Amino acid sequence: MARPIAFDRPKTVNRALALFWRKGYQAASLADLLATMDISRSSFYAAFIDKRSLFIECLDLFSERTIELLQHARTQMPPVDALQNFFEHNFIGTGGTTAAKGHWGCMLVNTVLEMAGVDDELSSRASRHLSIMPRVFQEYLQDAGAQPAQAEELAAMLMLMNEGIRVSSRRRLPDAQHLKPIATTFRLIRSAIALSNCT
Amino acid sequence: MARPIAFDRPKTVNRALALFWRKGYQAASLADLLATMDISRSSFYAAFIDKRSLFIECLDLFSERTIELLQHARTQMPPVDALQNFFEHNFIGTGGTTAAKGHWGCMLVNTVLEMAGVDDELSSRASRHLSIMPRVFQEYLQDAGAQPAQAEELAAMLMLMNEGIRVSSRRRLPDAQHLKPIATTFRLIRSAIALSNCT
DNA sequence: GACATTGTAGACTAACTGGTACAGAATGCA
DNA sequence: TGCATTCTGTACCAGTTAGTCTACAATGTC
Repeated sequence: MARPIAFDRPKTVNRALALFWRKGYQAASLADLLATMDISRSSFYAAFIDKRSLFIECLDLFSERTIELLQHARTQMPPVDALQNFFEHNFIGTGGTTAAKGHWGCMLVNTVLEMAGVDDELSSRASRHLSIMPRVFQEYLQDAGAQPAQAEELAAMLMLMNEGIRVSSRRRLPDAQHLKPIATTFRLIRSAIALSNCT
Repeated sequence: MARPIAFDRPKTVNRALALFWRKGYQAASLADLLATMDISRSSFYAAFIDKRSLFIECLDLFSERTIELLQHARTQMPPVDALQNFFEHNFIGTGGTTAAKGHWGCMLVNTVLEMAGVDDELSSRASRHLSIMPRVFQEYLQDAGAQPAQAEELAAMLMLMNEGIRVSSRRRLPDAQHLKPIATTFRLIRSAIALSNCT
């Protein structure tokens, strides 16, 4: 049998990331992972130490990409639009997999819930990654003219919204049920900022 | 050895509910369950058929109690206060266990995320239970003077907030980080209702 | 062609999974 | 006391879990 070329690590990690994102840590069995990543057991352990280590690598990667996505939007449009865009188009690419349509929610949120009370180290690692986001939200809101105190307040609220959307997007509801409340929220936010600036 | 009296079913189910709520479906092993419920293997299977059936029973029970909690608040205070109270004190009793301090989030939300892509029947059952809530929210908002269309819109937004809070409450953040954005949200909601009524 | 390096296939293990079977203990009724 | 019923403790099962080990195949260098 022709020996496969030494596998492409980033590509393989991306596949694992997609599986963990979709099924969670526990339900992604080693057999699942090996099939999805298309490598052998021995290559797996040689390259990634063990399942948990690989998961952590994927988690960190996911976080990094999510922040990048948020920052990328900022370069393309005004700050509040960038935020709304981030809420409305919540999926990140996983290097070719077309399946990531937002129906998998956010891997960080998924992990916080799945691992809380099971593996607190994983849960709090995901939580720590999440903590970056409201800081970015606040920055954008200030760019949009909100005072620091108000921006902080609204950012915290937006963060709860964000977490809620990631839950909601796993429920396979009609798209309108996600998009409408997002629009409502941003309408309120825009008017709150406008109101506080004209008094 | 003295033979234990035939066990108290509701009490036993409550214990299982607490375990499933805290650890999720997969991580609650049969050994865990038996120890927590303090019954033998044979009694378990005789009384509950299997793990999955018991989980469904707990899920349904949790949903029922959550709705009751929401409705109870409504009998004690004005509608919007009742909603805010529900968001701020999100834990339901499990018959004596003092551990339920809200740090376990909402079992329905937990289940939606954990089982999506793993056991879609369980995930969508939890999702279906969740669908009751925004209807109740809308009712209360209308009671508070919002027009039906606005009430529906705000209820959908509140539902996302609700899901977000259940995520956030599993992150062991300082209490203020939950309470402040809730206050912010309800301030916006109250002013939105007031504003639309005086024009 | 010889050889070290690098990576792979797959058998294997020990622990654990949910679930079943069965022997026997505690009870109610006669 | 004797017996049927009900319930429970535990041995057991097949299947799966994550992880290890070994024998070997493909490559580059000399």
